[in-house]
Amino acid sequence: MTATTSPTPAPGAPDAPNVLHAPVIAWFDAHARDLPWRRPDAGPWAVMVSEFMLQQTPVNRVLPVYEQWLARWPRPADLAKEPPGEAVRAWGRLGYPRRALRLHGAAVAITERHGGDVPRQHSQLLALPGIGEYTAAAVASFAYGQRHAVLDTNVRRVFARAAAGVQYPPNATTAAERKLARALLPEDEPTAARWAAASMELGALVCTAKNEDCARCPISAQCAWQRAGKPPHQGPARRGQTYAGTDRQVRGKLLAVLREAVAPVPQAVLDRVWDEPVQRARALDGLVADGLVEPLPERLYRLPLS
DNA sequence: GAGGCGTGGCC
DNA sequence: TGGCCAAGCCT
Repeated sequence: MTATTSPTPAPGAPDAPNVLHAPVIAWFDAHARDLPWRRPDAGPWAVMVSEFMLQQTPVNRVLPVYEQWLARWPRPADLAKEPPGEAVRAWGRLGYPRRALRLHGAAVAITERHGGDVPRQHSQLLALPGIGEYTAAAVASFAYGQRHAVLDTNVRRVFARAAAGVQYPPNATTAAERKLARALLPEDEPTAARWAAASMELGALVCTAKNEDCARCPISAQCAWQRAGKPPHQGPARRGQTYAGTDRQVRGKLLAVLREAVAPVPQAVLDRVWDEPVQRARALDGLVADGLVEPLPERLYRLPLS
């Protein structure tokens, strides 16, 4: 199903679309979720906020926090005026709270460097804290309708199956994947942006990691993995994310206390979240080093005011 | 490039 | 029941 299987364009005619574009986009038109960041009234800032929150966090958990965030800080400058700790507090239990700090930092940078408007250029987006290759392409594509290869875990899985014929993509994004994604990108901007959203949604709803639903897939007939009989993943399993008993868990417990507190918290109160003193101290030091927690005199701690 | 970084739901 | 998974980024 690679691009080489596309029909040869007639001489003088525009390039024929890849055989995947039309069915995937038609499926998207019929089945896309009505998510707030996809509505017409969602501007670039709303798209950007959603992308930060969706980094490793499921849609259903993002939705309520996203609504509160946009209501409170409708423009980047509104967030930039706040202490970073307020962003961490409002982040709630979305997880990976450094994202909140980075989103705040991005809002400050947008206010200072871009006149308060989310930049349009991929390179300028990439220069903002918390924005990597994926998020820069996603904002440029979804918010500004530009033509970019948007390679997230969903798209990578769809391509791994449809094009490479394997169940899962490699652990880390490869040059071959980027090349394929660029090759599959429709020529014109609006179609490319539509394709990016559609291929992602297909991976999120149908071509899922577990319990994929090939019967509802609009490209199952062209899918190399399906045609090969859906062979299971070969090789080592992906590195698991241990959590219980790790510093991460301790950090989470400490920060949960500080998020709920309206006044600086004595260390003695924080000490109650974890028995083991060495790990507890290491976790707290890590939070301070990351700028997520601000130490005060007399062993008091709070979310950062600066 | 591997490892660190939250949280909660699901099968 | 607990390992796996969820629109990554940074060092």
